[in-house]
Amino acid sequence: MLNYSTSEENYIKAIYHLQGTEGTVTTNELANELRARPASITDMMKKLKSKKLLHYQPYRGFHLSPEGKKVALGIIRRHRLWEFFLAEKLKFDWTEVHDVAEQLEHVSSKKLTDKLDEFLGFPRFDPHGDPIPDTSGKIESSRKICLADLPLNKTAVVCQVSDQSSGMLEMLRHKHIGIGTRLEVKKRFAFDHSLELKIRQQPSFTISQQLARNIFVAA
Amino acid sequence: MLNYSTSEENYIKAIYHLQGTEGTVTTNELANELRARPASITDMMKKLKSKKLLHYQPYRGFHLSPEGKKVALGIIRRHRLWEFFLAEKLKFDWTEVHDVAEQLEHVSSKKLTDKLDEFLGFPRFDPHGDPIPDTSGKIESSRKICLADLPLNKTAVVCQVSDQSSGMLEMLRHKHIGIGTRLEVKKRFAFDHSLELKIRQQPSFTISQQLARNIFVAA
DNA sequence: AAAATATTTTAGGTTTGTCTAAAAATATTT
DNA sequence: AAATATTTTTAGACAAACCTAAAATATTTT
Repeated sequence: MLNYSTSEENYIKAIYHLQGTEGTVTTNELANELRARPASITDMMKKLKSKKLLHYQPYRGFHLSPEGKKVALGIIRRHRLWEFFLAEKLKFDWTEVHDVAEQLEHVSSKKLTDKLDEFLGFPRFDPHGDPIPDTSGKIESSRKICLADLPLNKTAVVCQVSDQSSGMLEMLRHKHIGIGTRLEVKKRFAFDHSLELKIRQQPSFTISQQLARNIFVAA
Repeated sequence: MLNYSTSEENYIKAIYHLQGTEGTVTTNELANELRARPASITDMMKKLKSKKLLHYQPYRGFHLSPEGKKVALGIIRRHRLWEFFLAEKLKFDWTEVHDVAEQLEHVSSKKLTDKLDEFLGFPRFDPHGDPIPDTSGKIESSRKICLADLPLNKTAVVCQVSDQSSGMLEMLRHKHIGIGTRLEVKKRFAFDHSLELKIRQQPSFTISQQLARNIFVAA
């Protein structure tokens, strides 16, 4: 496996996240994600195409090649292992591991990554509930669902929070919802689609549909 | 404390190591250390001077300012903490921690560094026996001496190996000398300045002056 | 102290990754 | 389907960090 620059890695990672299962990504989408200008995206797409990491036809968008996906999964593996390390070993709050992991993920040493994995006990999910790819790039397809879609009275565990704005995090803290919180939906109000939740023995309370749409649970 | 690029940090660190206590470093010395051309050194010296990290008069050499030294000690702190982490927690051999630490040291997050320090139990020396600066940049002046200068029959512990070429490391392995090895000098031969060493109860053996000059011990 | 040698700096060029502004291609509206 | 709007690409520039070759300065030798 060759080595790629920090910039190249950031582009690859962003495309991976944007393209989903089988989608194609556009120049503007990626420019927006990376907070760069469209012209910069085009430049980099030409380079990554020449390295055979993605398929790209001018004006037609792009998506990762199998090789590009492998590279992306390597980056994501490092990112999530470091996030786990920061939260588990260094006692960072799970809301603040992301930025540091963003830097650590670019340290390229297969031996480091694999030894870190071993040291951490081969964790399968990072502190946000996202699955960690293994050495070969295999990733667990977590059957996580959106809290908004959880059937009534079915207990589930919060495993991911997609919006990580400070407003969102403040709200979660206030409601005592975090990764790992076990809860169930007691009622759905047709009027505004808000949900009544229950956490353990505590009195139930209501959250908005907007909030529920950003919380994911493992059933 | 501002942030510096990886390149800038590498220059600062190299100057710190070359200048010793109060010396001045020349363009060629630094070019040789960093395996770069002299013209590149001059470019960077102008930049670092404009950032007030060093004193520099054209043709007269340069040395770090107090601010530059503080930056250097920060880098060295990170480098040595990561080396300790790699050896102690991830079970890297102490001969192979350097290159990976060289990458990790450039991850700039005060919180990460200080939490790592705490996690490791505030270690005072890295796996090569070099002292680790504390948060404020204070560094323990280890009273280490060269094995070539150790008085006869005085027990000491190997704490540093300055030449880390593979030839050197192979030789150390063969002679069963490593960081932490307790030994004493039984005899000095005037003819070639070779030393007769004794490790614990084992039969004594001889090493060359050249080798002894690259081994440091804490008395 | 003048000549010869060695070191250091300057001048100008390259690559990577970014940018702006203009041109080209595509998509949408009327 | 023509006009308009949007998206994407091209062209050309810039900063960082490196390079080579030539010029300037310092040091050493004779």
